[in-house]
Amino acid sequence: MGLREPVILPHLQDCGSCTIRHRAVCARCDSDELARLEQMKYYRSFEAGQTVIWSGDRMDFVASVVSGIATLSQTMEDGRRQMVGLLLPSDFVGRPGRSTAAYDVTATTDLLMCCFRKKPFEELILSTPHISQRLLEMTLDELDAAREWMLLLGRKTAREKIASLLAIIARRDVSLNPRKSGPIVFDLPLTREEMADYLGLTLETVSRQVSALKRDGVISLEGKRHVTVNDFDRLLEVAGDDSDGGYPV
Amino acid sequence: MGLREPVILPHLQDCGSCTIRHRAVCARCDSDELARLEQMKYYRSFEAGQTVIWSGDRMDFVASVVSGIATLSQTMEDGRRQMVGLLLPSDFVGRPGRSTAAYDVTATTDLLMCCFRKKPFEELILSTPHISQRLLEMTLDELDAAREWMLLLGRKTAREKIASLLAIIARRDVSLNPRKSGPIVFDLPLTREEMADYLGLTLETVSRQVSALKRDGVISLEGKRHVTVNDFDRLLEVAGDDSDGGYPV
DNA sequence: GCCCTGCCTTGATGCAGATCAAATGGGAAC
DNA sequence: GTTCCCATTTGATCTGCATCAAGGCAGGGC
Repeated sequence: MGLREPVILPHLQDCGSCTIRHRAVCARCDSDELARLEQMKYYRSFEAGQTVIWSGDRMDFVASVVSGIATLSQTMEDGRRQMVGLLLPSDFVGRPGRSTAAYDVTATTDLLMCCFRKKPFEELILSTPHISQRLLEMTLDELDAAREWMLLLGRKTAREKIASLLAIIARRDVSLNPRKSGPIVFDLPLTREEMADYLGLTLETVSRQVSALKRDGVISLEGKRHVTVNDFDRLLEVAGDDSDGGYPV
Repeated sequence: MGLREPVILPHLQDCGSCTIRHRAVCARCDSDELARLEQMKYYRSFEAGQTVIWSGDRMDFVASVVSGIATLSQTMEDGRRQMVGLLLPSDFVGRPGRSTAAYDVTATTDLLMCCFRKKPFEELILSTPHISQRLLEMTLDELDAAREWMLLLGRKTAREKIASLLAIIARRDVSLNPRKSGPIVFDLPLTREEMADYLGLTLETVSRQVSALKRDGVISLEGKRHVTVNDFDRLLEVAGDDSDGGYPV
């Protein structure tokens, strides 16, 4: 036993996930294990708006996002909805040891996922410690993100919430496409309603606060989705974040 | 290699944690590993109200709660506070691979913790796969709890929030001290202000809504802390929970 | 007994954000 | 081009909770 040479799993090479944000199932495995993982993987694609799985449905796979964006959400009987997670490329979904989905998973954009049937994946975990160590690391990151979000949902004003969301998207965008300097520019991957469901607001309030940030010169808008962050520090300030306290996703 | 006989770790026998809610670091280890864990453990106790560690402080240990209750919270510069977690006996705190605390940890009641220095614990994890598998399971539970709480913070009314909190405490109480039937009775382990910080409310609103639930006959109060849940189903209904959708802590 | 201190309740008022409603604008189909 | 469809914006009003402000009450020290 002992540690082996670090190897990038083949599905990650194929998918390009591991390089993106170092969050995928990137373990140190021997070639047998690599081969087993490789054999059990398969792809599923979804169109924007499609539901991947409903909360409570039988879920016999785990998966990582290859491209596109998916959301995790919960809905109350009367229709109130709260998004509880955003799945970006390389993010993992599904829980070893649980047979039904705990949340609605929805494709926000066109989505490609790399799936593994749950049973053999669980067996692989048992015999391959690095995978569960990697999964633990990822899950702890998600937990931090969820707790950061609890502060936002429980204590921030609408204006702060919007600024926080924009800051997160901007920060992620910068880390994906590093720029030397100048304003950060990106397209919002979410509708106003999706933003509202994420932030615990109504879509009208989201719209108003986005307009207010624009009016105040913190951001500029071209159309409804194309955002320019004129001054990132100012945005962080409005967000009420501790200086530079990075949101860990 | 392969699986070994299941063994309860000695610190868990000592602490009684593992039996309480099956959430401690209860792995299948061989006797060498048991001995190593046993050697590195030590205890720390705190009085009610004391701070265990501040967010940002160096944290060179991980720990599990033996007895008492601790809270995890985040605070904004201007003093707004949000509790992001409740640590009950057998809950684990600390993160392998991170050197500073991410949250304020505070003893709500008198508290006894069973600690392990982080460095040797991390080494043990590397060589003992069952531990990280167990930690993964626990972390996934915590993540589910955090997401459940996001729905509460983002979308529930004050009345629903209070009922949800009472339902969680009542449910935990029942699982600790199973009763044949009749009303559920317990003492609130939190002040009104702590409840408010957990629920994203003010203490005045908490007080008013508790009084309202009492007035409506959903609960009875004796003094300020001693609660009787007259009708648990009614409480769940007020909480807006899907019928019996258990909060996974 | 006294007072003091912490925790809690209750009341009055104000406001941020929800709700209800209507108008605008841009893209796709034709 | 025109029309339709939706996402979005904007306006008017309402309301749940925060805020500000007084008490009430139980426990501990003296």
